[in-house]
This record gives sequence, structure tokens and C-alpha cells, in this order.
Amino acid sequence: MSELKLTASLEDYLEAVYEIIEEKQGVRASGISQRLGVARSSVTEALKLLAAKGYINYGRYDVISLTDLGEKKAKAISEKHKTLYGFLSKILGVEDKEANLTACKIEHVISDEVNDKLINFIKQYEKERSKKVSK
Amino acid sequence: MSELKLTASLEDYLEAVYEIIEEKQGVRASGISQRLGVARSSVTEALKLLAAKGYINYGRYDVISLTDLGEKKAKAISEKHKTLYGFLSKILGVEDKEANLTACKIEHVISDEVNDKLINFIKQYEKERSKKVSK
DNA sequence: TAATATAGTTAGACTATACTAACTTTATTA
DNA sequence: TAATAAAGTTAGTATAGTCTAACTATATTA
Repeated sequence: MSELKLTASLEDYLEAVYEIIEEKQGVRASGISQRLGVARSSVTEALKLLAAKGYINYGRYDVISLTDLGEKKAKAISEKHKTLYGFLSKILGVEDKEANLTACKIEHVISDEVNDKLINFIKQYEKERSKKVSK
Repeated sequence: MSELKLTASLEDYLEAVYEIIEEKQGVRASGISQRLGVARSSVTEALKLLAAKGYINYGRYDVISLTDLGEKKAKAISEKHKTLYGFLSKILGVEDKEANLTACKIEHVISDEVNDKLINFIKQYEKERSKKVSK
């Protein structure tokens, strides 16, 4: 089963699978390839690994779907991305594209706990901010 | 000269060189090895690369020192680490050890610009915070 | 339905990083 | 100063990730 933990790279593939499923009906290797800007063969490799680790259902030339584990994990990564993007763009004022690129990298290196603390901080900060503006 | 840009891994080695020089008189491969928890042979490889890219002065069995470029770069990384650590621990309330580990990873993926914006945000935030407390 | 286009896979090469084991150089000390 | 210990290096192996080129399967359409 080749170790369950995911590398940053595999997390990117998993996230792409999740997001494309959200946007369209299903996922295809070519879509992942385009979204991530990598060769189709790299996608095949990544899908094999994700399947071996239990994150997706997948076999040669077959349909790709998320397992429960995969869905949970992908949601968690996607959440982190949103939190980070929001903080970077809305609070720090980082330009859109860079905020996105930066969030894409940080999302793989923060724990769930740090993400939760950041979410709470943002909520708190925006509450106080709105009070101040309206007074 | 093998490309000037540094990977996250090489940035870690460079940072270690810089910090050890700050703390003691000089650096030795063994000290870097201990600090980063990697084999001595890995340090040798990394030092060769850092020298080839112009960040350190170094030759076989010789003393290690930072070039101007290396010093500048190391300081920049170290700065980012401090900013991130401060934000994570003081503002988000992340526990010491995790704040440090997380900062160690994020420091390689944020631009100077994002770092500057974060520094300004922290200053601003702490100013307002102190006003509120003292009123 | 046969020809062709598209999608997907495999094989082989390459880069980066790190490891262990063996070897060399430098430093210490008996 | 010769023997030994410590530090540093090299060689060879392994893993992860990516690529290109060639091949196979599936889908489209004339």
C-alpha cells in the first residue's frame, strides 16, 4: 500500500481531481494534465499512487472517482487554500494571482490546527473591522 | 554555474550556515549535519551546490563562509522565518514548536513582497491592539 | 464499420535529494 | 611523532517527480 501520507505534489493532483469533479460531472486525466500544466504521463503516475494509497478509485483506462478518504482529504486541502487565499488577498492586500500561487504552496505545509486558528483570527478581525467602520 | 535559484532544501542549508556563523565563530559540516538532522555526506553535496551557485565560499576540506550574495539571501530567509514565527505564535497562538516548524516550511514559499505585507499588517495590528488595551 | 483522432499508458531518461559504507584528510594525544 | 579519533568526502543506491516518445485503447465520424 506504499505509505498513506501524501506529498505536496500528490496533494495537488488530489485537489485537482476534487475540483474538476465539483465543476463538471467527472474527471479525466487530460483535464488534470491541463489544469496542473504537467504531461499526461505524469498524471497517470500520480493516479496510480493515489489509488494505491486509497485516495481514489482508479484502474487502467477506467473512470476516476474519490474514495471517502480522498474526498475528506481533498476538502481539507481545498479549505486551507480558501482560508489562505482570503487572508492573503483580503487582509494583506496581495494581488490576486500571487495570492493564489502562494496559497497553493502554503496549503500543503500547514496543519489543520493552524488553519483553524487562522480561520478564527480572520473572523475576529473582520468583526472588529466592521464595528470600527460602522461607528 | 548550474542555475542560481535555490530549492527549499538548499535554502535550509544556507540558513543553517548563516545561523551557525551567527551563534559561533565558524561553521563545520558536522554542525550543519546535526542541526538539520541529515547525513554528513548530504551536507557535502549541498555545500558543493551552494558554492557552485555563488552563495558560499568553499572547497574540499576547507573553511566555509558566506559570499555577499549568500549573506543577503540567508538574511532574507531568516527574516521571513521570524516574521512567520511571530505571526503564528503571537497572533494566532500556535504552540512554540509547531510555529517554528511551520515557519520553516512557509519561509521558502513566500515572496519578499508577501513578507513585507505581513510585517506591515503585524505592526498595524499590534498598534491598534495596544490602543484598545490601554483605553 | 473502418479510418482517424483523442485519450491514456508504458518505457526509459533525467534531476533533486538523501542515505549507507568505505575511504581520505585533518586533528588530537599518548 | 606515530597511532587513533574525528571530520569530511566519494561512490553507489534509492525514492520522488517529471519529461518525451512510442505504443495501446477508446471514441468519433465519414
